[in-house]
Amino acid sequence: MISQTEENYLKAIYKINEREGKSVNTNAISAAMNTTAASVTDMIKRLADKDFINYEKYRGVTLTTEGERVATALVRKHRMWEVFLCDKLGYSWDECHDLAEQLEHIQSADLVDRLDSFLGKPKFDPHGDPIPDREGNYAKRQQMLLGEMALGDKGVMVGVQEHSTAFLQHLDRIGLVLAAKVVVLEIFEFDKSVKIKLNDTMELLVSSKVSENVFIKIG
Amino acid sequence: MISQTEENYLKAIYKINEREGKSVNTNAISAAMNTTAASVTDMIKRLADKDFINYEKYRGVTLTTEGERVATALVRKHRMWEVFLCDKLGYSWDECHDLAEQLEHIQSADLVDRLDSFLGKPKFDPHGDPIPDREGNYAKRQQMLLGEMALGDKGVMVGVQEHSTAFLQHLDRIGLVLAAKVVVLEIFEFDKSVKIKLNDTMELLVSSKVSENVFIKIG
DNA sequence: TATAATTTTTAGATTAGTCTAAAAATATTT
DNA sequence: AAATATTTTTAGACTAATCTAAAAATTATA
Repeated sequence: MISQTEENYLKAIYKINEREGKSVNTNAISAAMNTTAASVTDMIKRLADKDFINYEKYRGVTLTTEGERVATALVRKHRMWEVFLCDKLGYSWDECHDLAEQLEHIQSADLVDRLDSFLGKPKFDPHGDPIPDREGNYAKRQQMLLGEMALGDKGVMVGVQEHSTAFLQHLDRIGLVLAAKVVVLEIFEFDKSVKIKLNDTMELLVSSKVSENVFIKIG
Repeated sequence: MISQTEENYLKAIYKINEREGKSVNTNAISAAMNTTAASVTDMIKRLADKDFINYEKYRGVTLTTEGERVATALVRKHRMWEVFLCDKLGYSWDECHDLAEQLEHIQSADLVDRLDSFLGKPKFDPHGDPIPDREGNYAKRQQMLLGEMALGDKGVMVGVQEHSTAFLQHLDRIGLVLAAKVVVLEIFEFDKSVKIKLNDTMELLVSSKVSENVFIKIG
């Protein structure tokens, strides 16, 4: 058996590794989990004993094949539940995350697959994040950050890097939501802010905080 | 905050009191929770400290108003999720119970109410058990056990008293499912078995184990 | 390459939930 | 009502997950 806490650590390690692309260190995990470094050391020993991670003292950790299987299964369940909450129950994209954090821990051999069929085999969650298949595979998105686009580039808003409620509510307020059309009009090197045309109608100046956390699919 | 374990104890106490109708004793709780009497004593002290139950040493416990509110909220969530699992995801009535045991612990101010609307405000779960409203009220069913019916009585199968997977699967196998029409043809005092006419078509002899655990709505 | 700074681990506690074994209280039987 | 049986509680211990404070290892700096 694996506890909810153990699952959350594996997911955190998976996400940090996805972002940084190397062996994950203790402090990064404690920051992600909001615990102390000492708690992380205790937990990674346990996870190593259970063969979910490879661990060398002072050298950080990597997921084993089994650890990665658990982590991607959690991501699949999380994103699937988010689709359910938004599409079927009318939650907004900033509300569904916290509920999905709970629902992803429901233990069942086939609940997520039934949900998949019921929801029409969705490929992306409401934030534009891809949903892994049963084997844990998913296509990395063909996209770039708004802040990395060049002058005149056009595209469509497909997702976010930062998932905090505050950030998502801000995006709602300024109208930069999923599927919005974006053209880069001007880039201000001074503070990395970007002026864009939104949905062919209005002009909008967005801060670096926004441009560095919003994914655009070019084309 | 209340833990999942604490919630399960409150639900157990609620259900035992519903059945027995008096102050609930330690051994009954330990039997229901599959723990030892010592563990129960520890836990009821905690629950009494938190004002979920009234507790007098050696005298058993009763739920406080707040404890009853928590318990009926759990019952509401449990039965609502069962409707979702059966109606929307195609689970059978014997499969949905265990999953609902997990789902009932999801913490959310309004998830159950949104589910309620999404499912069309159901009044009963797939086993025929009534779903409490937001205030925890629900009509006791107008029904009796098959084993208590008289010769010639007619009615419709509306629920079960025993919820074990084995029992529900047995009912499926013999065709005595929710909404089946029932007429009492013969009662064998010797072993309390009952011969019934099922759905106006076939005759069926059911054991006392079945007749004493199946609810029929007369009429 | 020593020294300083940072990161990680160890040591020792704490809380929730559980257990077994024994003691205490209550209930039943003779 | 005394003896016996049953139920309940206490005492003491264990595991999972967490913490603070201090020690050890690694990395950066002078």
